[in-house]
Amino acid sequence: MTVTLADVAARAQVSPATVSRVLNGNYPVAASTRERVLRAVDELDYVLNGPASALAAATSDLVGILVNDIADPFFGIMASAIQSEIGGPGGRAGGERLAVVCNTGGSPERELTYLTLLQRQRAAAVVLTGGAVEDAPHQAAVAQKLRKLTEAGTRVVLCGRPPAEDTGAIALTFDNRGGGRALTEHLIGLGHRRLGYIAGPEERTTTRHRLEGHRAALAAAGIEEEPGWTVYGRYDRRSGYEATLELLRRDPSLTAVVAANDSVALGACAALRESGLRIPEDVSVAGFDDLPFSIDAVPALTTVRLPLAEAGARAGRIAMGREEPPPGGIATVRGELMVRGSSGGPRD
Amino acid sequence: MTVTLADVAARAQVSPATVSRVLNGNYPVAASTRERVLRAVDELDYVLNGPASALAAATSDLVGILVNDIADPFFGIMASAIQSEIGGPGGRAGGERLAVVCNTGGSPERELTYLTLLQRQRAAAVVLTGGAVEDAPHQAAVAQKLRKLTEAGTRVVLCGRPPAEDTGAIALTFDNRGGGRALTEHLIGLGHRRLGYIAGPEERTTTRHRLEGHRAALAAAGIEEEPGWTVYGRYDRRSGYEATLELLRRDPSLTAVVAANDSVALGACAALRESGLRIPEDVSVAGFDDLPFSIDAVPALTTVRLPLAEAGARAGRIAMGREEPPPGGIATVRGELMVRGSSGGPRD
DNA sequence: TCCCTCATAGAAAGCGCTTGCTAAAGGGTA
DNA sequence: TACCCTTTAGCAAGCGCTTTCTATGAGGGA
Repeated sequence: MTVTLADVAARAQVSPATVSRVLNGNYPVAASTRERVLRAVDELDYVLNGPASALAAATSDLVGILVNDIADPFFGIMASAIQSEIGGPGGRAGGERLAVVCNTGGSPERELTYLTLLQRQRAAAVVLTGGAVEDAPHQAAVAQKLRKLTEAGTRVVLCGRPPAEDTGAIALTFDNRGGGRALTEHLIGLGHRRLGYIAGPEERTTTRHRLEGHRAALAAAGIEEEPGWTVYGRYDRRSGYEATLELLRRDPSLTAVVAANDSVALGACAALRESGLRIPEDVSVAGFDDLPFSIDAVPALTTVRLPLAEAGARAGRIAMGREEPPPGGIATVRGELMVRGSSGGPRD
Repeated sequence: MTVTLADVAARAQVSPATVSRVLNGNYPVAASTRERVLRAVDELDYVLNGPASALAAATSDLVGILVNDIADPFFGIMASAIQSEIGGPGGRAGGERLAVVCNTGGSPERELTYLTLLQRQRAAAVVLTGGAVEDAPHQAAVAQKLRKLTEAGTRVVLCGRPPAEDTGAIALTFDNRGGGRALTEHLIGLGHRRLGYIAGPEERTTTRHRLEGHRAALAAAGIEEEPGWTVYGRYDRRSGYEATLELLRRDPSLTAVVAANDSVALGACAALRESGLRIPEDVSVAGFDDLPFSIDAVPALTTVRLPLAEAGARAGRIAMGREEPPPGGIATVRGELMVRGSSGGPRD
């Protein structure tokens, strides 16, 4: 039916072993022989049987990239950078690596499922992006799975995710705490004393770290956070919209709203505007991530730029063994404060 | 080293064949035996060897989703919908299917490479999204590859992409022509007679179809398009920004700018605003796709909503054989005109 | 001239799973 | 009791590749 190695071998009048070696390029083959084999491959339009190859070699060309939400450019940008470092020539069998992204939808169960599936496929490497869920049993389950993977020779890299102890995984963490702190310090520097905070889902590490940074800035400035100044939500626009209305209801005297990320900030802007408040004259707004669209907001969003593409590219290279892992297997990637039109001095 | 089927069989005191059957659930096994086997699987923490399984069964649990740009929510939204229909239980070997997305970056070569890689992996199905490139040799190469895939039993579905003749692929096409026409008709209905158009990359079918719709509307209204009213660019914000400045230079009397998509429209808005023009009082702007952020533009964008998630979900179900393919293997999905603040009557 | 080395190619033994076929048991019927 | 189904399980032959080990031939040094 389909063309096999043996067919190619027969046509090129060599043994299957030789064809395999030509394809893999990991063994000396005379130039004339190689040419004959390649011609046969071409003429027969031969396509390697991946599963067979992976079975025999006990490893595959697959590399998995896990993301929380593929529809969110935050992950898209990272995934794109990772994939472009990982894909391309360099796989076994004269081929390319198959870099694929898997969408967990933020669900711990699906995350674990994908990990198992990739393990089953004998993936060469796995890159996990996005904050982890702070659920002890799940954390443990993931950690165990990661350990299994690294033990089996799969390289595991965490990108924008806290380190996983004792798993052999390399971690590139974002300094969410520092970024959150810088943002709030900037607002305090402008004179704000009454700041609302719209957090992400309570169980995510990213949420907690950004909030901790915010609170550290408040504490450092001697500002006591009033109850009700923090609302938890999701990382999307709608959540920002609703949370802002709630914040306004709880305390109309707030002069600034800090959002968990840019989408949330955009929702906040919409809610403020509908409530008849001007940005930044009446209320300042700040986001996080600096996704492409945040510069198009009117006014443009003050936010923290995370080097998503750079971090992703680095993670990809590490996963491929093309870059030394950071010392200790852990590196922290810092963000950069981007001050734009959405933040200004408080009213009065 | 790693646990194999045979180990499980030994532990459960049955033959490997029985274990395989329990796992695949495609052959009668006594309840007591099944239970014993499952217990052994659990105790040994057995993970099926995917490649071995795929080799023996001549098919895998892999399903590929090709996208042009994973960082663009247009594709992210579709991919997410496709993946959530495809992933989940239903694979062979008591497992889940591995739905993965591959980022071609819009490059025809990478598209072909991914197709080959998926073919090599003996993927169960492939879904291609996004407009095709109108390059004859490449079209032919892709068509041939798709034919090979369908002949080998891989289901191929095109989502938001023109049909590929004689390839056995099912196509769910977006009515870009109709959407483009509706949009321009709306603007003409408001009184506009001088409309600029910012197109996408010239070689993409999507670009051509949207532009054709625009021109059909002009023609129907008896408006003769002046040279210089159309600028080609890319599907991103920056391109929209630059193209708009160019349009303004060429003809400052334009009263409306129609953009190839929402990102481009946002760039156009920025350029207009920087040029001191108000939207929509001085110039109306329209986008395409209705991505989530387009409602946050100020003013909110008039655009054509494409049912990305619905189409993606349907494509996913068809790829899984859970929904009948449309008659003739081709279906057209229409968009819906969303009139919002960015369009209004012309100045004067 | 002989032997040894180096370069290249082949033989064959798996890799871990699936599945067609066969076998064994249990139960109903004549 | 003999016979034949039906149900359940095992045997064993691959699936198409990789890779170790072995074989062969051509040079080159002694």
